[in-house]
Amino acid sequence: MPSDRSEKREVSERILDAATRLFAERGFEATSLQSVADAVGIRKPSLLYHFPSKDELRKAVLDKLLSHWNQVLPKLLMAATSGREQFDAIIKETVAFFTADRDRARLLLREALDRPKEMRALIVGHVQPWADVVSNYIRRGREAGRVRADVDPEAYIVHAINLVVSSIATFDSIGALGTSKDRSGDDSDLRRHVDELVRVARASLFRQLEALGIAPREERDEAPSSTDDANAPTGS
Amino acid sequence: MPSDRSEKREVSERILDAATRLFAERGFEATSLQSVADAVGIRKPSLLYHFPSKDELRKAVLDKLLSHWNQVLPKLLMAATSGREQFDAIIKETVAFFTADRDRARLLLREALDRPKEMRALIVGHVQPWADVVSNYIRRGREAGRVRADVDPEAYIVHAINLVVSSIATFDSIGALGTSKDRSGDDSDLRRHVDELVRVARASLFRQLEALGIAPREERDEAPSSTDDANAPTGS
DNA sequence: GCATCTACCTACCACTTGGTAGGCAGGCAG
DNA sequence: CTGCCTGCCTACCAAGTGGTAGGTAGATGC
Repeated sequence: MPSDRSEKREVSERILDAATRLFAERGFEATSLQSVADAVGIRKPSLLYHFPSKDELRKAVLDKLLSHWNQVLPKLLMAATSGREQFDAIIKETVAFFTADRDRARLLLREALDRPKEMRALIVGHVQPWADVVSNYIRRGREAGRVRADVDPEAYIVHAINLVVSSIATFDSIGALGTSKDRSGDDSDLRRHVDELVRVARASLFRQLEALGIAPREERDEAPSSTDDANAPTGS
Repeated sequence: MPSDRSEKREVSERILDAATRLFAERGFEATSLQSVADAVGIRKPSLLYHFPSKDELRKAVLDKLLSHWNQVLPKLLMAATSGREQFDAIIKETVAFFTADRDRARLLLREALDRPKEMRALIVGHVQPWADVVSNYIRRGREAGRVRADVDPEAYIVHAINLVVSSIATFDSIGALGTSKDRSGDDSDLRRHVDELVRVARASLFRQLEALGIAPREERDEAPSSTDDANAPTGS
């Protein structure tokens, strides 16, 4: 067995990692402190020495995940260029964050189901400010004709987040539909899954102008907002 | 729906209802047989008389949900007209099914997280045949120019299902972003949420042709040929 | 009358749960 | 050396878990 689990690392860290994995896999209620202690290789009271209660352990796990996320997020928003590239950067980094460790997605989704009120508060605190930035960006894009006129910015963001988190979290189960049977590549299935996910998020936000080679003028969706030909989409 | 809490209704039915609600709300592991029995108003052994074990109760709850769904689904696919209307009918009915009782969405999502293998098997059995029909429809639409060229039909369906189920299941938590603070209307928030959800599903599938005043290559598309209908999903 | 079946009950079981009490080895400061 | 703190341990606890044993009131069938 993996006894060289790097005992150098602080025990608390190893507890957090094991708890994260088990909570994500089986859920909080279905995970006993005993099983976490076993995974770490210590006795249960030793675990409770580091985290005074099971609920404190849960909060610590969640905290670590959110702080990790909050560490990577601001960079994205600041490094944003403009137009679609900003969007691509954000969504691709988000997808990368959750695909790198799908337990993150599972954990968040479970929390959202188990403790909606608490999660709501956490989201309002952690994600709302960032979401406001993005929704302003969407509104500007809409005025400029880059973004579809019928997009509801706030609601769109909710669905985009949900799309990423949930589809990654449930890939093992719901993703069964999209997989090819013969193909051994679990990885290629996931890539295909994620590619389509990004496509859906993009396509439902932006207009299809380049694809049709049509400039954003006479449009039924929105009154031709004066002279906004300036910001032409980047040819690609 | 008659909220017949009286003793007239079969006890088994009342157990199933209570269990559905509690499993969806707190999760399977976090729900004790005692709490289900309390909700129904009977003793625990009486509950175990109707369902021989907790796991059998879970299966019965899941079965009832899926059979209900399988009862409404074939009608949709058969009553399909053509083009976008078929899509609209399917997605709107699906959304209606899950918004009518959000516990349905929560329950399915929880099962997907808790028992991915089992859920995968259930999906392959119950949803795969139907999904094949839809993906053929998407392929035809793509050839006809109605559907965007870059859609991955199988993967799209997965995301569409996921989008509906997950966003409805997590509305109370993740949906916090999209809600207006002053507005008391939980209902109008949900409607706005759902409207955008349908929009995302549509917009990421179809091309924007009408909006631009361009007619798609007129091509006759029809419901699945009657010979292929044999593989339609059947009840459990 | 009498046996049987259904639907429910009380009383109990073995086991697991989160959590506590208290002890013990070792590092380290005075 | 003593005294104290950290980190981990064994031993234990009350409460709750899923589940069983066995009994009983009432309806049904012969």
